[in-house]
Amino acid sequence: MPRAIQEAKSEVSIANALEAALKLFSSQGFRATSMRQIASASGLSVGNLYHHFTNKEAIFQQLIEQYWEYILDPQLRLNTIFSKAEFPDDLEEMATAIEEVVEACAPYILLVYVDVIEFEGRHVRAFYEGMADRFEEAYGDRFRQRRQAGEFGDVNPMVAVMVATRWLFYFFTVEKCFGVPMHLGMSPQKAVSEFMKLLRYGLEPRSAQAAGSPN
Amino acid sequence: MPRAIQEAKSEVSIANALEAALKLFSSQGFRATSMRQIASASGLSVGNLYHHFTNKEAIFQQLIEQYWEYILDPQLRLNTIFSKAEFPDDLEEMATAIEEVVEACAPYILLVYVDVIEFEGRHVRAFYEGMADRFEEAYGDRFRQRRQAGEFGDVNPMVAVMVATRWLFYFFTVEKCFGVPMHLGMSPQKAVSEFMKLLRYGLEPRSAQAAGSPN
DNA sequence: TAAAGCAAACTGAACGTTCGGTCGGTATTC
DNA sequence: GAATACCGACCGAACGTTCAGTTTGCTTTA
Repeated sequence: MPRAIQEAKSEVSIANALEAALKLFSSQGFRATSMRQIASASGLSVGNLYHHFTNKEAIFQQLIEQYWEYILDPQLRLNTIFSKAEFPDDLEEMATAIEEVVEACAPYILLVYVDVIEFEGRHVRAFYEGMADRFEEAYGDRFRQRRQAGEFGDVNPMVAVMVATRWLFYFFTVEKCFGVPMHLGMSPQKAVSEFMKLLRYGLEPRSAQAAGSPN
Repeated sequence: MPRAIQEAKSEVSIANALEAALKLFSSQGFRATSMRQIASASGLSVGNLYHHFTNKEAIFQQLIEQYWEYILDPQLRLNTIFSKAEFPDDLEEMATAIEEVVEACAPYILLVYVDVIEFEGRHVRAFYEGMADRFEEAYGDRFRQRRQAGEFGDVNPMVAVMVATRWLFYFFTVEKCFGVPMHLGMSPQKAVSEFMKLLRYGLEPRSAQAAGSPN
């Protein structure tokens, strides 16, 4: 067997282990998941697991890094939306892109909560601390331009884009990861579209000539 | 010792155990916390712990019930605000009342996440499933009246009050429980006041005669 | 081409420790 | 003396981790 294939073989083992560990950590927590569970779920032996990973926490660490890479990938649809900086015109696209991410990453998102509880957020702290800066980088200049052009009212668009993003993440996380669908008492589509209307027009009623037909 | 005092004595033991368990569960998770840790942190013996609680999960269960009682107490300031149904005029009061609750309940809130991870949300599901109904009960009639009186624009005020409440809870939870202060890149006061402005006026600029002075 | 060599992949029994939970017993109070 | 509060030694099971040893498959040597 050529060397490349042998390498591929062990990479498959590692991938299997990570996949099994993700499923177990996200549904039971870190401490509640044993190396034997990971081993038998991934078809590896306990010894082999320790051949590929220095210890249990190293597996957890690698999973967090996988998530980080996925979420910061410039190719990710959500990131292409951010980079265009067309907020809030692209709110609908943002919402479906975030739903997509939450759907695709559901177990990884739960891992974040596992980290907060069992490791005091040690593995994810940096990610959240850097969030505001990443938004500043994506939107800062454009927003300052557009604000000078009178495009926004009193409202700070930077806060708005962060609120919108985090709210949508939170909403879909509760719906899809926490197992509480319809927690606002309506379908996700309805909830999201009402949320976007709220973001755009606000609660204070507008004068007659404002956009949008009353219903 | 009179009966009342003896009862009080064992109640103190139970309270100590619950307090210690809360601290441990919320900072390490359920499985990662041992009965011996709870025992030594509360000054009880392992045997005594099992005298007062049938098993470890029963301790967890009681803590969740404590939280539930606290949060649904009609005397709680946040609930007096809800019962007045003056949203969104009382947004500022709501924000500080929610900050108060999060501050007071920080460990209990983390317990919710522990439950989601380690018990599939078994102990808290009912609470979140009933949330929309509780808002309907508090705000339904008043909002329908006020809407007919033209007090709201296109925006659904029921969605707005739930978004506002959940957002503020989420925001303060990340700030105070997850250990990521200033995660929106600004002080909590600034973030909350910008959020409220966003809720009230929306992103779309208003015509000249609209309330609020431009800055 | 066949044998020898070798490093990586892999195995599973075993280690010391800790776990949740039990139980026989003592101290205290009525 | 009955009942409650409490203690801590104890149980079997499971834990994370180790390790001596086997298998595998490519490379080097003859």
